[in-house]
Amino acid sequence: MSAIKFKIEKRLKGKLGRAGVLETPNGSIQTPAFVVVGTKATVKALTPEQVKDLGTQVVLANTYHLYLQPGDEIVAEAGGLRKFMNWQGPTMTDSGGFQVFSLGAAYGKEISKVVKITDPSLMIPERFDDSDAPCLAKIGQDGVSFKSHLDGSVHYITPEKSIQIQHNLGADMIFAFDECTSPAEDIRYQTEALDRTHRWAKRSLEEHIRLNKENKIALFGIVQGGREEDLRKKSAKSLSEMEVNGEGFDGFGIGGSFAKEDMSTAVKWVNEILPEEKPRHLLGIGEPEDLFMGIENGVDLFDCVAPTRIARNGSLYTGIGNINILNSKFISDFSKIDEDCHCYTCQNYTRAYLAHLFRGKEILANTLASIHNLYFIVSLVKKIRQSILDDNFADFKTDFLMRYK
RNA sequence: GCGUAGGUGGCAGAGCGGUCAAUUGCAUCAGACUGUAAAUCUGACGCCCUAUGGGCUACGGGGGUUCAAAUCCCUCCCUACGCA
Repeated sequence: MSAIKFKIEKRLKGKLGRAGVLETPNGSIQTPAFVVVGTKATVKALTPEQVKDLGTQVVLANTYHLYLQPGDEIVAEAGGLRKFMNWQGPTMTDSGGFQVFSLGAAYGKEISKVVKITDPSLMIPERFDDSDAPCLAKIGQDGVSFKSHLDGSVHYITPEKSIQIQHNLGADMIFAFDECTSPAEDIRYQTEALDRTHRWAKRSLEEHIRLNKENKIALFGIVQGGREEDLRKKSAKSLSEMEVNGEGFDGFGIGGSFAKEDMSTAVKWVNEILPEEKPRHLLGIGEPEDLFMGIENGVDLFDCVAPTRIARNGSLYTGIGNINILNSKFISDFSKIDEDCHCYTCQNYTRAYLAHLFRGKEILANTLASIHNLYFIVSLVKKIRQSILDDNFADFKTDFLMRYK
């Protein structure tokens, strides 16, 4: 018996895509949906009311960050993540698995969630010994030791610990503790890491079942396997079949660092295997073209820091491509950011005003830009969903991408 | 008028004989950002060119010393403070 219920309403003909509804203990989510990232129990620069008003259905916070600050016990004492941050709708938490990567293998390097395949530093044929390379996360026998980026203190996070923290945070949907690998790793390491992630998934599931007496929380397992077809498929299969006391995962995350070119095939490999009746979350992906790609290939949920992060840096989505509002040409441009946008920012402010706020380093710049970018992405996913329901996904995709590119 | 301290690239402010077209910060101009170490990071920033090199003009104006001056000397102009 799962804490969530997922119902598919319509499928995309000849593809893996689908539109559905995901019911959680704290509200339902129309899928596909974009999950807004609020790592430290706040969507940066926005109040929960603003987050809600721009159309957000669900928010994702982070285990590692909240464990370090203010501490998961504080959040539990506050009554859980929802109460603590005053978010009325459904919530998710990531397990800290991404920090194994971002603070470990990717620390101080030009490697990120999506990498450019042309980067020669990533074309390392075999794993070289960089165990002395400075980083804040080291993988140990049965967990990961993190050196806090806040105060240098060392914390050992095991799958059990991650699940315990997540239960304290109390989101509706949580993730198994995994290892997001660097695409620079060779197949030997990817295989080893995948085995580890699977062992950790099992332990996450065991701990989750032990703690989930009230059945209020759903656990998602995370598929890894780098860019290797065999590993991806193996991962999807073993997570699908993984059970503890007759209970399996309530949904699945698709993790990893991708080259743009590899992403769609990897997602497809995985989603052809994962059980249809359970939701799939493509972790950390969310540029417009990726959303079409993911949805078409059977993804139900996305989360991504891009809309808010690039917003804070002055990049704004428009139907005909992104603009950098700091460019001098916008200083006296009194048009809307995007003529076709119905967000609060576009209804009330001009490019010139945003340009002024950014140049003046005014706090409101971040707020208005974040509202716009999130609205743009959240609405885009909603429109894609509608296009599935209306049987015109392909046309909508072509039209959108032609203008956007 | 006298005394003192100063006048350096858009601004602030280093440099005080060669390695200086000039540290650094800001501003400016671009770029990057995909489970947030991120209101962050990177690059450019006198002019010109056959451009990982070369040429020209530059540290208030003018003159000088020196192989060599933003740096030393003289003089003029200007600014701030103090005293008349």
